[in-house]
Amino acid sequence: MKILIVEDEPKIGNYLRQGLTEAGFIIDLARDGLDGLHLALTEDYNLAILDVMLPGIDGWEVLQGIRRAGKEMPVLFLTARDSVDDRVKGLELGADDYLVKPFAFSELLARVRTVLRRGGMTKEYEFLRAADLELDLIRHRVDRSGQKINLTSKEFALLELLMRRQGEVIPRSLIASQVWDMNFDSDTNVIEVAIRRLRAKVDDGFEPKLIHTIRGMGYVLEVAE
Amino acid sequence: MKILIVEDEPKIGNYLRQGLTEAGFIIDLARDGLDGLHLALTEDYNLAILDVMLPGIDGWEVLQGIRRAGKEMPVLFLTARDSVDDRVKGLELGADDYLVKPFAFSELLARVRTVLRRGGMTKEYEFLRAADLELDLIRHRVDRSGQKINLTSKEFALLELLMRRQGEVIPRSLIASQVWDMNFDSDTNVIEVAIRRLRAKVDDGFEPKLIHTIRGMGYVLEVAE
DNA sequence: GAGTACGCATGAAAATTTTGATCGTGGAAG
DNA sequence: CTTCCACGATCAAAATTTTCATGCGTACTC
Repeated sequence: MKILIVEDEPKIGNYLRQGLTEAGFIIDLARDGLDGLHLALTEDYNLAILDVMLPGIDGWEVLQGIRRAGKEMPVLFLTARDSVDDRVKGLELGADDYLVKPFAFSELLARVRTVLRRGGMTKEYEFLRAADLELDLIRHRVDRSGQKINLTSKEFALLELLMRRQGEVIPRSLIASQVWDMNFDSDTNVIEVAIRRLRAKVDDGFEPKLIHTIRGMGYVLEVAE
Repeated sequence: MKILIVEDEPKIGNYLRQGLTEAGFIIDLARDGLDGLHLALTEDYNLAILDVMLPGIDGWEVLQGIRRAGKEMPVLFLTARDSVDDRVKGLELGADDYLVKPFAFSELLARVRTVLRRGGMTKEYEFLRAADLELDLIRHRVDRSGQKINLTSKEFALLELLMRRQGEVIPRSLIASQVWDMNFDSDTNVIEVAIRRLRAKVDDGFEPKLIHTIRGMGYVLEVAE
């Protein structure tokens, strides 16, 4: 599997190259948009990872150049912290996924693998919904009945887990491993507290209640029957 | 590679089995000490993972039984949160490493691989030292000139990184990826702040200073020449 | 049917981590 | 030798997460 990385910051570029090489990919690294586009058009890649901010021509232009030349390889964007619009724009221009800096390397690897597996079939432009609750995975934004809800990262991760598997009872052990990356430790109640905070933001003052406790098992998110 | 897990809590047991199976190991899982010991003596394993707290006979007794029977396989202990003495006892009885619950699965996997690679040659009973600073990796405890220093987990992780590679300049990008599991993001100064806090605890009021800034590069921990 | 134990809920305090603003300083440029 | 600037240092405040003590309700026991 051959991957093209276009990234001007040497630190990030080298880091990505090293990590992905270790993961068994063949990497070409371009330091600016022009080089990147040139490589993209002359070589064959299974995936391109483009930084949006590049000297010379930016990531979008590279993407457009690639598409204009009829190249169909999937493209993954790296965008800066808060530039939500960049992400949307990127996806509209035909990127397949995006990643917000700073990101965990494991996260990048997961995305890379997903995109490669799909072979560029589905875009990662996703919403999750339950009743009047809507979770925007791209903007990392949540609202209920049109009201914006601010969640911290742990809260978001927890809600995302519950939403992705709506109607299923999520055991506490799964929550612990997914959201905290740790095994269950009986003498802490972080999960309960986190659920409490989440309920306060997501369920308090709204109907129907969405987060339900299943005694001895875990939690479910569903519109109760 | 065949691994024996002896763990009574079904959640943890299943979680471990699943995770390690996915990582390509063959797993046998025993639910109590007697079963575990029996399996350990009748089958051949490359590694045993023992919970200390077990119904019937506990982890230590299982270990002793294994050693008495002349089995040399490496043993990794799972111990409860604060029972430091358990860890020390385990290592003294001939365990090869230990892991404190709750732990990240990635952590377990790393330890498993290390222990298997070493093939039970070296015990993980480690201290790191620099001048009069001593870092006890087992007890997760630090002192300087005999005075106990309390570090938070991030602080500890940062100091451990610097200590493990004493004298080397650790680039910020490496710190970011090791301690925060994230790529470098130029508009945050978490690293500087963390270094500050660490210095306040480890260097302020002591001589010689151990943590040095290398402009444009990163940080080194060393006894200055 | 009362007693009781367990699992979860809750609120508040404590601990930790991150952000944001401002200050200092070494080293390059002139 | 000065000036300037980028890089870090530092401090305080804000945000987030964890801990701890206590309360409540359900289900099980007798």
